[in-house]
Order: sequence, then C-alpha cells, then structure tokens
Amino acid sequence: MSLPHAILTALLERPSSGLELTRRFDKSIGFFWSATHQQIYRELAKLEQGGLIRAVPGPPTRGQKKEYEVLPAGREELAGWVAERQDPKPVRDALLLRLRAAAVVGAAGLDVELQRHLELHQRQLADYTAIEERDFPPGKADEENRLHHLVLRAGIGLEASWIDWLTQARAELAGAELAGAELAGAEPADGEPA
Amino acid sequence: MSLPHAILTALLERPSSGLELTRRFDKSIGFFWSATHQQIYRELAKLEQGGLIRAVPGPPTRGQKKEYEVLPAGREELAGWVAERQDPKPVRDALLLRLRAAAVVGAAGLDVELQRHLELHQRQLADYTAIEERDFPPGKADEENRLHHLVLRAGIGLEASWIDWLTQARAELAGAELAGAELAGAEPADGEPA
DNA sequence: TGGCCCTGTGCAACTAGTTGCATAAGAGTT
DNA sequence: AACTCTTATGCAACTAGTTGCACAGGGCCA
Repeated sequence: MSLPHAILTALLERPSSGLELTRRFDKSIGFFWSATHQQIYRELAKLEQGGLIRAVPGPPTRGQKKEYEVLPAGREELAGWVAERQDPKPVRDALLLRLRAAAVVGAAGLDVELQRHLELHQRQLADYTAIEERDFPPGKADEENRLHHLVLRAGIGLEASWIDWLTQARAELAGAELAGAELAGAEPADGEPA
Repeated sequence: MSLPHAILTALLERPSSGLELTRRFDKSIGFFWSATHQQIYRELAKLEQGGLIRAVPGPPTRGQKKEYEVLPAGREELAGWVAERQDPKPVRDALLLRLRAAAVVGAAGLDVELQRHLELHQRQLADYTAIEERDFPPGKADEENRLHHLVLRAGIGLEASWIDWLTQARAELAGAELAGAELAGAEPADGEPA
C-alpha cells in the first residue's frame, strides 16, 4: 500500500504528469521506492478515480500530457498514512541466500559476485555522498531539508553496512580457500583476517 | 526466482515435509527470505514436477505427510544459481517513504513509529547476537559454519545500521520540534505541527 | 463413540510488481 | 508530403507473494 503514497508525496512536492513522475522517481524517491511508468500510470488512474488527485485542466501543452495535482482528500490520506502503524518488512536478500546455498553446494564462482556487489554498493554510496555534498551543505537546514537529509543518511548507512560486510565476506572466503589449500585440516579458527 | 532455491538449500540441509520447511523457514532461512506455507507447498509441487526434488517413499508416517529430498538435478541447479549474475535489488522501505512524506505533510505521529521500529530492530539484533553466541562460539569453525556465521553477521550489521539511524532520526525530530515551538511564527508554511 | 484439537496439505482469489507491446501526437528533416 | 524521433499514455499478460478458507487423518478425552 505504499506506491499511492509515494506518488502523493511526489505530487505534493511538485505537480507532474505520469512520465515526469517516472523520471523523478528514478532519481530521488525511487532510491527507496522504485516504480516503473506502468505502475505509476495505473496508480494515477486509481488515485484520480478515488478523488485524491485530479488532472489540472490548463492548456493541453503537448502530446496529450496530463498534469496531476493533489486534492485536500489526498493530503489528508497521506498525513494519516505517515502516522500509521506498519511493521518493517523482514530483510529479503538473494545474495545472503546464495551464501547459505554455497554452504551446502560449494562457493564456486561466488567471489566474482561478491566483488561485483561490492563495487555496485561503493558506487551507490559515492552517488549518495555526492548528493549529500550538493544538496545538504552544513548550515543550511530548514525543516523539509532536515528530513530529506535524514532519509539520505539512511541510504548512506545501509550502503556502508553492505560495503563493510562484503569486504569481510570476501576476506573470509579467500581465507577459507587458502586454508583449505594449505593446511588442509588445521582449522583456522574464526578470526577476522586483517 | 529465489524461493525455489531457498527451498532446495533447506532440503539439502535436511530433507523435510512442507510444514517442517515452513517452520524451519521461520527461524533461520526466513530471516532473509521468508515464505508462507502456501508458497512453499506450491513451490514443492513445481520442483517435484520439474524433477529437481522427489518425495521420499518411506513409510507414510502419519497424516499424509510427504517428505522431500533433493535430486542431483536440483543440486546442480542450485550450484549454478549460486554463481549466477544477479544485481542487488534497490532498497524498498516504507518508513523512509513516510519520512519523505512527513517533509510535506508534517511529521505528526511519526515519532511513535520511529520508536517502535527502533525497539523492533533492537529486539531483532538481540535475537541475532543470541544466536551468534549460541551457534558460533569463537574457535569452532568448519567451512559451512563460517558461511552461516557470515550470513548472520550481515543481519547484525543491517540491524545495527537501522538502530543507529533511527536513534539519529529521533534526535533530529525532537530537536526540530523544539526549534519549531520556540520560534513559532517565523512562517507556518506547510503543515508543520506544534 | 462422538466431539474437539492438532498436524498436515492444499485450492482459490487477491494484491503488487514486471515485461512487452500498442498507440498517438507533435517536431524536425529531407 | 512522407519519414522517423521523442514524448507521452496506456493495455494485456505474466510472476511473486499474501490471505482466507477447506478438508482429511490421528490422538485424546469425556
């Protein structure tokens, strides 16, 4: 039940057409709630039908673009949702599952993936910190900005956590391989290498 | 495409019936890939039909319980999947969305939720570290254990990251409220409460 | 010996998200 | 005038996950 609320939020930040929303999702809200143009169009139709948003009349700019804005009912709905009780969804991560599978069928080929993921997370973190430097320089902090910054910091924290873990994981896997090859049976304890 | 692999992994760890799997999911694999009994039964049927697992003949124990075991084809499928190239799925978190929404409609009622989530994550972290102490005491470390421990540490890291962030978030929100209450009148702008 | 609970399997219907394709209007290009 | 590119909207079909319910067998116990 979150996509409609993501859309309401985006539309309150700025009234937009379906495609504009899609693009904006790709570079801000989409960092933590992505959506395809399909989902967005369908949801816009539902929201309009439900009386939460409406197509702004205005001059039909070009193509058959439709610009939407949030109605009072939509704003109320959103405000209610913000305070709603919702449990966090449990983690659902295929890479962890693959580690677990590797424990029974062998880790062949896994390190390539770990490294690739590590790089992806490093890139994501770099993107986030770039945004942080650009949009949230120290000092400037109105209420809205503080919240946006907070959200961004959650992303930064999570990426950092993955990077940290992936680094550890690669070290362990490399260690296990060596240990297996060299001592073959001495048992290398648990030790974090380096 | 991960559930079938989660099931193959669980069945390799120990052949089981549908309900047993469901229960085991609830307390280990389910930490990072949860599933209901429904999904599991459906998937078991598909896997059996696909020739990746089979119902162990054995004596029909009780009720009409069916125990499954993994066939060589299933093991191969799983080993292939471990090394497969799969991008991490982007974060999808409703709480972050709610913060973002709070930036436009006001944060009324949000702190209760932040605190509740904080407690939930603290509890989860406590569960994880309890498991860590129980199952991975320093010293004992065969190959399978090392990987299981690694997976657990990912969970620990993520929970810690959330706890850290939620603590920050609550502090900031509290600070903002105070600031808002004191200046009171600088410009009510949107919907900021109290 | 009939009622109830627990274990165990499963169908049906629904919600959410994804993928692939269709269509249409205007803008530039030759 | 025909062409093709970009912008923009949308349908249809599919996959994954969730929810609610049905039903069957065995154990227990009144």
